[in-house]
Amino acid sequence: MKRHQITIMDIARELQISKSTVSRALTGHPSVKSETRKAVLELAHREEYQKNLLSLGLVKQSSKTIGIIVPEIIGSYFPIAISGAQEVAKKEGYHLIISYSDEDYQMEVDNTKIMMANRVDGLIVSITRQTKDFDHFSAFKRKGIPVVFFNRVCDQLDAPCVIVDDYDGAFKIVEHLISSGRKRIAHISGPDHLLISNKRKEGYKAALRKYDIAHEDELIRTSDLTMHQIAKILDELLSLASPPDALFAVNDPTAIEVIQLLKSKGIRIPEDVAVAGFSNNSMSQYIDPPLTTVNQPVKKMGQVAAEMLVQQIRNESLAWKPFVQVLNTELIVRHSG
Amino acid sequence: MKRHQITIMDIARELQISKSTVSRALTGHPSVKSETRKAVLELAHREEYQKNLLSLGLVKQSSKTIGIIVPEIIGSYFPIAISGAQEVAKKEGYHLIISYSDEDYQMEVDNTKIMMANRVDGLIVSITRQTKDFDHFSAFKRKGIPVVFFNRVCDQLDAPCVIVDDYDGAFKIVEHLISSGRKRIAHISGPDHLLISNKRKEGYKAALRKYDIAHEDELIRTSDLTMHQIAKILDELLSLASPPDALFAVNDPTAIEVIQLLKSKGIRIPEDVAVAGFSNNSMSQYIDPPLTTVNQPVKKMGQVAAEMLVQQIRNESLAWKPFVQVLNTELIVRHSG
DNA sequence: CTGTTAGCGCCTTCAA
DNA sequence: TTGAAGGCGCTAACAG
Repeated sequence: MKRHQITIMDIARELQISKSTVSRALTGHPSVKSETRKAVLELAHREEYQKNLLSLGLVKQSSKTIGIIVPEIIGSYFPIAISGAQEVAKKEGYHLIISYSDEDYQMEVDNTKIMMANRVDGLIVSITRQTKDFDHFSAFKRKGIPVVFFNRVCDQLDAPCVIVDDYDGAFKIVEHLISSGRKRIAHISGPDHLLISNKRKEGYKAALRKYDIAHEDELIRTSDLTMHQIAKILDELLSLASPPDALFAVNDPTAIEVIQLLKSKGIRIPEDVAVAGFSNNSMSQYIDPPLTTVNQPVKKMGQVAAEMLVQQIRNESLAWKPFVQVLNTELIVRHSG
Repeated sequence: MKRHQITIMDIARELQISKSTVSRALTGHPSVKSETRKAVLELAHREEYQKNLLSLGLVKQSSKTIGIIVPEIIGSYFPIAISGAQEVAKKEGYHLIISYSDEDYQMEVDNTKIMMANRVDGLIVSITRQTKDFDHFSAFKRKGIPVVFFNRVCDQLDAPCVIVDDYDGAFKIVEHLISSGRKRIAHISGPDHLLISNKRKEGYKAALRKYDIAHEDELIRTSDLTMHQIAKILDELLSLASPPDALFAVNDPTAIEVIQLLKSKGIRIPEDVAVAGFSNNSMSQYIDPPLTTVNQPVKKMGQVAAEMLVQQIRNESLAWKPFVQVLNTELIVRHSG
């Protein structure tokens, strides 16, 4: 059974011509007698010849592959971003190696190594929540391999990246809550070392400031976003002397978790407490009540990241030149707040 | 800036020893003087040496890579299956190249070609809804490259595959509807050429039969599962002389769509019409009312598929031997039915 | 314990 | 229009 894959050599032998001629015919080089070319192409097709991309990569010193590393592959965010990246990668003649780190720092490091070992021409990355050390990425810089970060980016490396305006998105949603009459707006924030958590928190504070509402520390809670912690934080918030009348969570899954918990306690949304999230997950429109949130142009982010990367691959003087692409968010008002 | 990646040759030159010795030290071969080995390892580490997997694959005739092709990457099903496959692939020393066909036949064909060109050691596949011709897969068979299908499998190829017991799952959920007093249970089925649609439809019919309920053709509707068609079918069903009091949809997204439509018409669920789905998507528990459905061991499917594939890669006599792994489903009763 | 040689499949000079 | 030779980075076989 076990048969080998056909090679150029095989075709050459079969047709009694030199390997170079076969190669030329296959790569569409003009200087090949047309009948020779026809014979080669015909045989290649019949035998289902497939160029060996491994050896091609070896000799061309370019695998025509771009790697993408995401912290998670479940949920509605990253798959969509990936599909955006996939789209442009394909159009530009690259294919994607997708890998995910499962929010685990060590796995992220391993993944970068694998990508490097596979000689990807470039890398698109969204880091894990754990990642605080970026040496595995600077290794790419040292070797001149371009990397583009998106969504979760690292500030210490000033690499090219594409992000949404988290500050502005948070500002808009808090402003909305205020304008619908909320006075005590609590905020559940993400880990402090994540840029996007901070940006959103800043946007939140800025909105309060604009409307002369003093921000109170007891209403701002930092969380690792585990269900357990969210429940704990929510309980603390509710048992405050003067509990919040609105709650802005750093992302939709957290907001959804909050809604479930609130409902189970018999607290009405949005009458008693308004709830808002961030990122417009696919679930958000189906939950009851539908979640007010901020929409991100997720697919676009993937596309832009891939476009930037391809540019850098083609023109190495662009690689690792700090360049931040900021995309806009859009407020989506539903019934939860 | 642009610096080359370090090679074995480089460190051989640097250390004034032969390439083979370096190679041996790097691959942990015993017969290397320990101080030589130390020197090599130390230098390799310092210079961030990464074996070139392209050339390794070339010489070993195995890329240590397994490809996975799924019809879509958005939604909760495939990402979870992928994570399962990823897990065991990694454990077994393989890495995954993930690609998705976006439910497009031609893209699936292209993807298989790319996989083959990249010399994957094996392939895990779930086909698109469009796929009716399987020659791009038999090409793998001809070349002796193992393929394992999962979820959406092809019956014409009798290849190894892992599926859930769709028949039994549908049977269980319809039986549940009957035992809760429903008499006229409609079914929205998927495309007829998809095995899983048929299996579920058969399970549905069998359950009716068991309880001596005649199945009526007007209650069974085949659909391409576009939102538009679902709405149309639902309208027809509702305007029947004697409309259904329960509706079993071939999958959760369809059931969720139905719930939204029903609610918008002011029809109460489950009082007026019970709704049930299949596959327990992540949204299903959040929708109002929470969806009664059948849970599939999705992650397990990914794991099992990968395990079967690795086995076949290791022992080529197993490759393409028809072997069907059937996993069990679990009834999940929520409020919708 | 170490070095030499050959070759994986392909492309790219250079020469005919 | 074609062929021969060399090399991409690595391992394997065969000597020392």
